[in-house]
Amino acid sequence: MARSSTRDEILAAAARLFAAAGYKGTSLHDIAVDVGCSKAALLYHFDSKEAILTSLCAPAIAELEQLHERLRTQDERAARIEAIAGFVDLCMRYRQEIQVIYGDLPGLLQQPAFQRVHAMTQTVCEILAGASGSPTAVIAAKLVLAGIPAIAFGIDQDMHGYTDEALRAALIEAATRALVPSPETR
Amino acid sequence: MARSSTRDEILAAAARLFAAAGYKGTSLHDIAVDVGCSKAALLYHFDSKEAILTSLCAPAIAELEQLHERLRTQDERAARIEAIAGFVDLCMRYRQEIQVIYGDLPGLLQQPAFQRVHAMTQTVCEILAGASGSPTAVIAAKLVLAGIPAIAFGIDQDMHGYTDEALRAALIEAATRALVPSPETR
DNA sequence: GTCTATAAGGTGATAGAC
DNA sequence: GTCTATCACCTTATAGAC
Repeated sequence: MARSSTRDEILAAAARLFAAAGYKGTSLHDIAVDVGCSKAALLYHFDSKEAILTSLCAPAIAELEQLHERLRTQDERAARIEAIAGFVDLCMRYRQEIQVIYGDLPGLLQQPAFQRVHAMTQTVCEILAGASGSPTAVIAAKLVLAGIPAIAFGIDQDMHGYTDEALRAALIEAATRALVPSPETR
Repeated sequence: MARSSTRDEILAAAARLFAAAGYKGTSLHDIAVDVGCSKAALLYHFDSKEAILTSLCAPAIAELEQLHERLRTQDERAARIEAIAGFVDLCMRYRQEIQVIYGDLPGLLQQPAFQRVHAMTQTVCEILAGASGSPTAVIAAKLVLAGIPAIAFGIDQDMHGYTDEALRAALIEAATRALVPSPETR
């Protein structure tokens, strides 16, 4: 199952270009030049420009779906710990995809493929906010949940000098500190 | 000094549309329809589409410049406290402009008008990270500095039910918690 | 599977009348 | 100050040859 090289090259080029210039800021022409083929060739492998984007983000969304499912089956305390680490991991591993999505937020978020992302993020937010659901706890959770991918967005710009492991550990630490400690776990 | 209504209407419409659909996602035609004039009228009042964007963001950038200057003249401890509150204030007050900038990050950040923004944010980051400059402190600062505007971005989508004052207080609280306490101030 | 050529329409910006 | 008409260009997508 490793035989459609051109298709993969297109996805790789699109990921790079979308991340650098944004989805709307990258034309099929740009991708074709980068790959070294014609625009028509792109549209032979994918139905449309949007289909390229969707294929590109599918693995990241699938893994968020997995994290979401994993959290559902755990008790509150364990879910909270895994939610932080899992979300940091996810954002770091798929940082290029996050750059793509962040690069064109208003347009992309309300696309069908991304609708479940919002719902799942909401669930993770509730887990991070804890049972109390107090406004301060919810807003702290939102800060963490918005800040982590925003950091992932900036990694390639001004995050040199940090290893991925150091970054990961520091993010988990800061996120844990930021969140309101739930009463029963301290 | 209150007599160029059309110009202001254009700016207001552009702010709304850019925030909703992104800078690249909004055409001069869209703005003209919203204002109720022709594209040519827009380009009589502004040199180009980019000039509309620049005029739109100028007040927010000017105020960041003021905050930046204010922090420069304070000692470390005071600067840290004011940096948090000042940045939260700024992001909440200019949330529409932040939505615009966040809506097209890759394209807008490296525009001349926004180049100083990056430098100033870096300064604020150093203040928030504290004198130690340890990696964990820096990354915590980056989390806060990326998370607050990212929250501001989402306010109009899913932040109903919170008053601005409650949101402001909770953000300052969470940000303060997230940051690594500097050794000499605790 | 990949190409060239082309369709069909949107883009920012300009010219010149009113 | 605002308009209509137009420019030159770029966009996604399709048709049909190879």
